[in-house]
Parts: sequence; structure tokens; C-alpha cells
Amino acid sequence: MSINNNSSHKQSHKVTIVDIAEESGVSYSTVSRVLNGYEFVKDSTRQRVLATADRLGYVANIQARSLAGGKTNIIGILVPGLDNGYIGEIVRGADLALVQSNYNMVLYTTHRFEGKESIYVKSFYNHLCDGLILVIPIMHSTYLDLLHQEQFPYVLVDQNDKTGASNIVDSTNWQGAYDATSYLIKLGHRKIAHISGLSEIGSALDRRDGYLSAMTDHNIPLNPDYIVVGDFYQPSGYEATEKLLDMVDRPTAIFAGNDLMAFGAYEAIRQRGLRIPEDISVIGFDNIPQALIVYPKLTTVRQSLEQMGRVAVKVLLEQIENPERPPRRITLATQVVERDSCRAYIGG
Amino acid sequence: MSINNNSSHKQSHKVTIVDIAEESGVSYSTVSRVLNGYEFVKDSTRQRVLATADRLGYVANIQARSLAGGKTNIIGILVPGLDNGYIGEIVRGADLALVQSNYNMVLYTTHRFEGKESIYVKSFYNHLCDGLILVIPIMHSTYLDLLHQEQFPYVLVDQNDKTGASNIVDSTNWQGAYDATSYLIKLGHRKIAHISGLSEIGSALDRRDGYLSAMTDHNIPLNPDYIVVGDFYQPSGYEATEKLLDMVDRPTAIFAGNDLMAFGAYEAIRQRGLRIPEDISVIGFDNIPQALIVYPKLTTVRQSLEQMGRVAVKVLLEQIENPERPPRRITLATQVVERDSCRAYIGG
DNA sequence: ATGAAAGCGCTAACAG
DNA sequence: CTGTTAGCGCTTTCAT
Repeated sequence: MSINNNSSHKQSHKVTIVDIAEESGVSYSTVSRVLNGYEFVKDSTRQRVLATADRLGYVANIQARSLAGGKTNIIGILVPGLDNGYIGEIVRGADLALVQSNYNMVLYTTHRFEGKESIYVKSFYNHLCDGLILVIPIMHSTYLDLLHQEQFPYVLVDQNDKTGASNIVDSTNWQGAYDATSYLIKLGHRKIAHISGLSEIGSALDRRDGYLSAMTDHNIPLNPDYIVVGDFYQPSGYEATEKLLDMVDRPTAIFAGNDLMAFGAYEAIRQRGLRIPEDISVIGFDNIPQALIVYPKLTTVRQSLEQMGRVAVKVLLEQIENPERPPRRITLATQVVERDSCRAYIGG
Repeated sequence: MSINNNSSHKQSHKVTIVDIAEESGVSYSTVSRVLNGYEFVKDSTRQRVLATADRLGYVANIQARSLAGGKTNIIGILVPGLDNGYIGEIVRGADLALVQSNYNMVLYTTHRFEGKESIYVKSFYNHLCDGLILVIPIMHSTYLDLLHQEQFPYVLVDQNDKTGASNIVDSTNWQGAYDATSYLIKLGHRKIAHISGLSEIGSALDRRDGYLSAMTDHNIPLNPDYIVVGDFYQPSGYEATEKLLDMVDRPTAIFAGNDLMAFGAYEAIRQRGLRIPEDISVIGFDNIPQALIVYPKLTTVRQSLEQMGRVAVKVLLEQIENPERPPRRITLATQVVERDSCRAYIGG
């Protein structure tokens, strides 16, 4: 009789495949096979094993499985933090996509490590998970090298990797910015300012370029002072807007690099006693959920963050299934969502 | 010469304690001791081992460590989802507190499992982490039994466990609601409605009771129709408010069970062409970050969500250090934050 | 103070 | 189709 000589009724402690093996009179490798869906197992055996596993309340020990070289059925998602809505939406999308798989997700927030996220990556390729989704605006290239070196499946979200060796899911940042700017122009604005994101961030650059191209294409002279750099967080939008409003030749419309900075702009504008959109139009980028609860509701460029998360999962799982598949890049469309924060420019 | 016969320079593959042992000429048990901070190791040995570990770029394999009975230095945090700001703040607080420890956090979202979160709990007590923070409004008692059975360290956030056997961090829900309601009363309101949360949720109940007590204490007759039940999400606040506004004897103030539902109320009120706070006052509960970006800024009851997260971590770590310590309950104070969504009731 | 050896729970050849 | 046998990387007695 085994150590576990209790009356085979309810588990008194951890149930392992060995327990199942004994109970169902097979070797534990067979149990392992059944549990892993191995084809060539007699059906009756399979049933029996499955039944006892169930009866005993077996829960696989992921660590052991992973240690022994199996898979974890976990995918990791690395994010800087949860404080900006943008990330939350992507995570939500990923989570949604995972429901339909038999994978679970674990989320790691790295913001406290400023560039040391590679620590995480290291533990990841130590097989804490089967694949990685990276949502990290400012990427320290060390990662990618590690990941490649280990041939570890991963996908970059909204982020560029010049080497072309990464799976990437992003959206049409340039086009979205172009459209946003054109929208403002079509409304009659010409004095259009842009609050840009940090230059280290690819999407910020793309959006700035989109803005510039739209202006140029419509033969509107560029005013360098109309471009001010923020950091994608709300306070920077506030400060940027203050500068803009201080100008003698104050802009009549602002295209913020993302919604958060647009909210900052709202504050600054309101504080000056100006009205949106009567006195000044504001358009954002992202369409985070808060865009709907601010007043007036924010006109913005929608990128389906949730969809990005979903697609990222899809790509990642495919990569895991088929490690040989060459990396792909999927770019999702953006779209201007008209709400209440912009209106036609009259007079002047 | 070992398998790993590369020129002991940069790792060509995973570095294990065996590698370190060979490089520094000690047994791998000694390496393990050093790495775990065991006291009785000769100092020179310790230095040498540490140095080579560093040079080789060693990263501990958490899985193996855990399997062998060691600790993971990971604490898990179980949340329903990330879509309501409330959770995000708690997570942020927990994350913040963890910076100062040498623990890492992994976050599991369970919303897709509706009550099956016990799956997670099971894998947790399988030592995927050293302790658990549970932020799950509707608790299916199965958890707690499992957790107790395994003597697994955990703390409940904003949630009650009648057995008194759990660590709990929560805030003064009753008092906060009482204060909010009293605040409205002091402003001259008497027709005060309350949008409550689901009755399955302890904090929702406490808030409702606080509201009732305040009304009673001020001798204001209770109107059952003034209490409508939502689910803590924005749409339910919208619908609840529609009902309220349809009443012939329409309330002049609304105390929403949380900020999200208050935002729903905003929408409904605005849609009716009414103004906040001129026509109707609104007060929320939670003080999530969005309370500041809505217009008008939401008057609400602050509970320091971030602090709750921080305290939860503190309690949990202490519990992990000292498993014998009896469970504690820490209740944080709440406070009415006056902003722009309430004003004195005049006339009527 | 340190080495040897057992074993955590599981997967994956390798034999039959 | 199924059992046997190695480990995976690490912690932990038990010796010395």
C-alpha cells in the first residue's frame, strides 16, 4: 500500500499522477499520456484514468510539467503598468481571446523596474510560460536578443522591431494621424497644433509624421511652435496645452497624440475659461473607454485596442503551435470617431 | 569536463547551479546555500560563488525551486477583471508596495470563469506563488476552504469572511455611505436616492445600510422607490437613473454605490437635458481616477484603493514570514471628497 | 562549513 | 498500447 493509504475517498493532500496511476491500475506514464491527449491509448484505459483523475480532484502541477519539458499552457503578457486605460484594453482583448483556448494568462507589470524588464524575460524563457506578449512602448533591445536566442515565441504590440524578425501587431498610426488632421482641416481649421508623444516611441513618431503629411498635403504652412512634445500621460497634455494657449497666434484645434493627453488639454482649456468645441477643437487618439465619460465626449481616432490584444493572442498561439512559421506583422485599421469635441471653424 | 564545455565566458545556454558549482569548485548544495542566504558558509566561499553566479548571468529557475519545496518569491493577485478602474488602483498599490520587497507579482484575471476561480486557487496552492491577494467581490466559499485546508497565506480585499479566519483589508463602507448621505442632507436635500450594488456583495450592502441609517437618523422618511439596484457597472447606473428620473416625485440628489454607476447617472441626467449639480446632485463612492476627468468633477467618497493594495501586500508578507500569526482585519478610513457634482438644494 | 544523495511531479525517449 | 527509466533544477536532510 502506498504512502497515501487513506480510504481513497477525498484527497487528504496533493493528488499526483502517481495516485491516479495506482487507483486505476496503470503506470504513471500512461496517466501522463492520457492527460496530455496522447493518441495511442486504449480507450477503456483513457476513460478509467480520466474518471479517477476527476474523482480524486487532480490538478496538474504546472511547475513540474514545465520542469520536465512540457508546456505550461500559460501565456505571459508584459506591460509597463495599468494606469492608462490603453494597456487595460489590450489586456482585456488578450484575455478575451484566451477564453476560447485552453491557455491561461499571467500579467506582469514592470513599471517599477525601469528598463530592467529583461529580468522578467529571463524568467520567462525559463519556461514560466509558453509565449510572451510584449506591450512595452520603449523597448530595450536586450529583450529581443534574448528572446531570439532562445527561439521563444513572442509578439510585439504596437511597437516596431526594425530587424523584421518579430511578430508584430499594430495599427495604422500614420494613417490615423493623417485622417485626424485632415478631419480638422476639412472642418476649416488651419491653425492646428499637435501634442506629440515621446520620440523614443515609434507610434508617437508615426503619428507626428501623419500630422505633418496631412498639413503639407493641404498646403498649410507648418508652424514648428504648434508641435509640442508630451509623454502620453495626462499632465503632459495639460502643460503642452498651456504653452499652446499662451501663444499670440493661438491654435484653433489640437490633435493630441493620445486620449490621455487630450484630457489634459481639456483641463487646460477649461481652466482658461475657454469652451470645447466652441473656442477650440480637440481630437485624440486611441479611443480608450474614458473618451466616452469625459464631457464633451472626445472625438478621437479609434484603434481597436481590444482587437489588438485578441489578434496578438491569435498570432502568438499560432507561433507556439508552429514554431517554424516566419514572423508576421498585422496592422489594424484606425478610424476617426466623431463625437462632441470638434466643430467647424467659423470666422477668424 | 562538463557537457557545458564552452569557454566559460558567456552562457551558451541556461546556467544552473551546477555550472556555478563547477566554476567555483564547490558542490552545488553549497551554491544553493549561498543563494538562499544560509548563514554558515565560509565568507570567502560565499563571495566566490556570488561572483561566478553573477559572471555567468545566473537566473534562478523558480519552478525547480518551488518543486523542491523552496519559495517562489512571487505573490499572486486574483482579480475579476481590469475594466473598472477600481481594481486597477488596488493592483497599482500592491505593485507599489512590492517594489520595496524582493517579491514579484503575478496577476490573474478570472472574469472569464464565473465562479471557477477555484481552479486558480488550486494551482496556487500548488505553489505557483507564496501567497495570494484576493480581490473578488463575489466570493464562492470553496476557495477559502481550500486555502485554509492548505494553510496558504492570503488576504481578502474589500470583502468579508464571516468565519473570521481570514486576513482582511477593507474600508469603512458603512461609515462612508453614512457620511455621503449626511453630506447631501446637510446640503438641504431630502429626496435622496441610492443606486445600490448587487446584494451578493458585502460592501454594497454596507453602503446601503449606511445610507438607510443616515436617512433614519435625520428623520427623513424612507421611500423604497428611491433605492434601485445596479451592478457596480456604468450602464446599470444609467438605467437606474432613468427610472429615478421617471418618478413623479423625482429625487434631487443621488448617492451612487460607486463612481462607475455615478458616471452612468451623469449620462442619464444629461440626456434628459438636466444639469449637474444645478438640477440634481450626484455623489459617488471609490474615488477612482476617472472621477477627476469627468465633467463636472465628481464629488465622491474616497477610499484609498491604492492604500488598500499596499496594506494588503504588507499583511500578506507578514503572514508569509510568520505563518502562526493569527489573521488580522484592517479597516481603512473613508472620506467625502467635495468636488463639483453636488450643491445645496434650494427651493422646491 | 560543505558534500552526497534523495526526491518534488512530471515528460519523454526507449523498450517491449 | 503500456511500462521502465532518466532526468528537468533545486532544496534539504544526513553525513562528515
